[in-house]
Amino acid sequence: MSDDRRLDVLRAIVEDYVATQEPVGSRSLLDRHQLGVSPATVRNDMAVLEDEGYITQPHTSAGRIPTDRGYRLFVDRLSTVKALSPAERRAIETFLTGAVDVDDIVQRSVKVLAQLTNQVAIVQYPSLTRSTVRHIELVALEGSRILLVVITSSGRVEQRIIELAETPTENLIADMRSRITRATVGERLPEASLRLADLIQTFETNDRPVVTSIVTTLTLTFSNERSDERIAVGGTANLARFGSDFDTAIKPVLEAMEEQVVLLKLLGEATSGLSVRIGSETGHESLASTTVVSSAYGSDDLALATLGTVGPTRMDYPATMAAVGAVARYVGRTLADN
Amino acid sequence: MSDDRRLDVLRAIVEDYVATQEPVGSRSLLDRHQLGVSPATVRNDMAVLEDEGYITQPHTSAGRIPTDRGYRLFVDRLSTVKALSPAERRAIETFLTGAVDVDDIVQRSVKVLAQLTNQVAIVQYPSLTRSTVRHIELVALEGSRILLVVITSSGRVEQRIIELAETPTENLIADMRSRITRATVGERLPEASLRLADLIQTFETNDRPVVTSIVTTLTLTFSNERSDERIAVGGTANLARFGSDFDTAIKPVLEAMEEQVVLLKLLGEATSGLSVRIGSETGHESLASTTVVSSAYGSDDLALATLGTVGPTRMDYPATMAAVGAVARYVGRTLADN
DNA sequence: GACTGGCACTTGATGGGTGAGAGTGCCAAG
DNA sequence: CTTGGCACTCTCACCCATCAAGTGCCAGTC
Repeated sequence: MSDDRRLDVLRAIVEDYVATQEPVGSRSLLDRHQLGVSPATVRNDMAVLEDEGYITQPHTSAGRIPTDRGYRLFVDRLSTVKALSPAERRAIETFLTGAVDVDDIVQRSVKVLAQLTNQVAIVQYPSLTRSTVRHIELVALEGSRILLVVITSSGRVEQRIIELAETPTENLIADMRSRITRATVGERLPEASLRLADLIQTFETNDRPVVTSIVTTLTLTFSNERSDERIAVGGTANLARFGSDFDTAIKPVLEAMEEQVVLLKLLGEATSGLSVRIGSETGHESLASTTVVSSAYGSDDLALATLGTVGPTRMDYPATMAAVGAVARYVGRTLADN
Repeated sequence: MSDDRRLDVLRAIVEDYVATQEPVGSRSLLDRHQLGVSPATVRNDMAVLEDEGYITQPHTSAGRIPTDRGYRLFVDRLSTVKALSPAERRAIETFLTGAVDVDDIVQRSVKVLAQLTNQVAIVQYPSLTRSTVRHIELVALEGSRILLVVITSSGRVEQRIIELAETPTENLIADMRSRITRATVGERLPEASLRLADLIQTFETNDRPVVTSIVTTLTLTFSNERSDERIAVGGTANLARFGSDFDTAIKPVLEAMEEQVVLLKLLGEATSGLSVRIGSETGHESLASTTVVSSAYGSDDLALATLGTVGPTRMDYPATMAAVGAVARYVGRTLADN
């Protein structure tokens, strides 16, 4: 019984602190929430919550603020998912439907996510490794150069220009094109790479150097880490809300935003559902007062990549989670239509 | 004579203020620079400089700070270009030579420029409109889809997939390919667009719908504003050096960084040489305490695009200008080799 | 046993007062 | 034209007293 009320108190503290950004005391808490008890009782509850590590005091005679653990409990058990307003839904929808290609979709979703949440938004480009090969093209350019084009199921088009030692015949090119197509189209990229390795042996010894050179480039393209790791970032101006201390609150985030590797780890191994990593849970000391909300997106059963927001631990969790989830759904749908 | 010394005083003020970030008074100025005169004399000079609008006082009994006008004079007449150290040169060179394609070059130069200057670096992707058409390819995909590939002299590869109403014959595709190639290869993009417009009439009436559809897409690609306007930004963590006041010093810059249109205007109509826009000269009220140093880059006679840095007006002008100039040169050279 | 009112105590924030330090402007003399 | 001297003006850091908000705890009440 009293246990229930203690949780109510914790919820109230989180909500108030998020709203006011100031430590909340027993009295001011009762001004905003009618719990039907006296300040003294609330104080007792607070003492217990502090013992259990859910809240803490900046200094002896101040109100309480939630700890990471407190936010965690709030997210897991105390918050009800806040539905987006119809206006917000419409905003996402209209904003995304205007997109002309994959890059455009990603850039637009970063923008809409940043605006919706008032936080820093990051969106990973649809991953190549999880999508399949849709089309492969070889085109002879002037000299002994060859243009290689790969189109994947996610709609991404990758191209490479290969400088060959010798100029291949038209026939050889056509031959390579059809055999490579047969071996790879429809396959996931990692599998396609495997198939390619076997392919070289099936060509005449004479042709091997050219084939090898092309297959190597193709394999590189398939396992290309650079395009696989591309990430779009937006809403950095919202960093203003993170706090006033530049060096501890803002600079670390800006630095992280420039390090793709860090960003990818942050977006991380989000499963199908929504992932929330609060403060120390991010695994980065410098992001101690930062929360990452992320979600995988994709079509139906296939997770393509991840998107999310980075904000202060003191954020509006229900709203942020709703926004991230909604954008992930819409992006997945839009990509599928594409 | 005394006019010369007054300029020396101004130079000393700029240098000291840039180094210490604090208003510089007559005494502390003489501690660092031996001008061979007394503080009182310096004070008189300062009074004159202030009358002429080159320096100003934050408050009555404080030292002087350079005004935008003061910096301008310093840049125009008082600063000697600081040569980069051999180590810095090597850094640029090794960093850029590892690049594999145009996108990579741009991303690397942003990084190197940001590190070199400790400021925010921005690099515009090589412009399509100023480069020429090098190769055009049409490839039939499954169904009635066609892959269109354009390669420009700057090394950029653009591709579009076109969904046609009807499936064109192999012959028609080959025909279109050769005629389009003849009409456009070697031309600047705007001229190529003009040539295309005339081309449609030369095809059979039956083929017109297909041809029109392809030519339209091609024209769109040529005048594509999106890829034309792409910009890479880096070193935002260096914003820490801009000042302590987030709202007036940092937020405006972050906001500008997200608005491509603003960025492009800032990089602006830099001619072949180095352009320095100080404070109000940027034309943006919110960037009043910000200086943009930019330079066009390109191969030989052809300016391809612009790059530069954004920093506080209180910056080390000689070093920044040297770095921007050097990176621009190296990038131009690297692109030309490509 | 749980809740409440009351009370003493702690602590950061606020505002006025003061002295030191840095700097200026100006004047009269060299 | 330059210089030394001097009176004057600010800001900044510091101290101190006061205030408001909040806590913890205890004794009393339902």
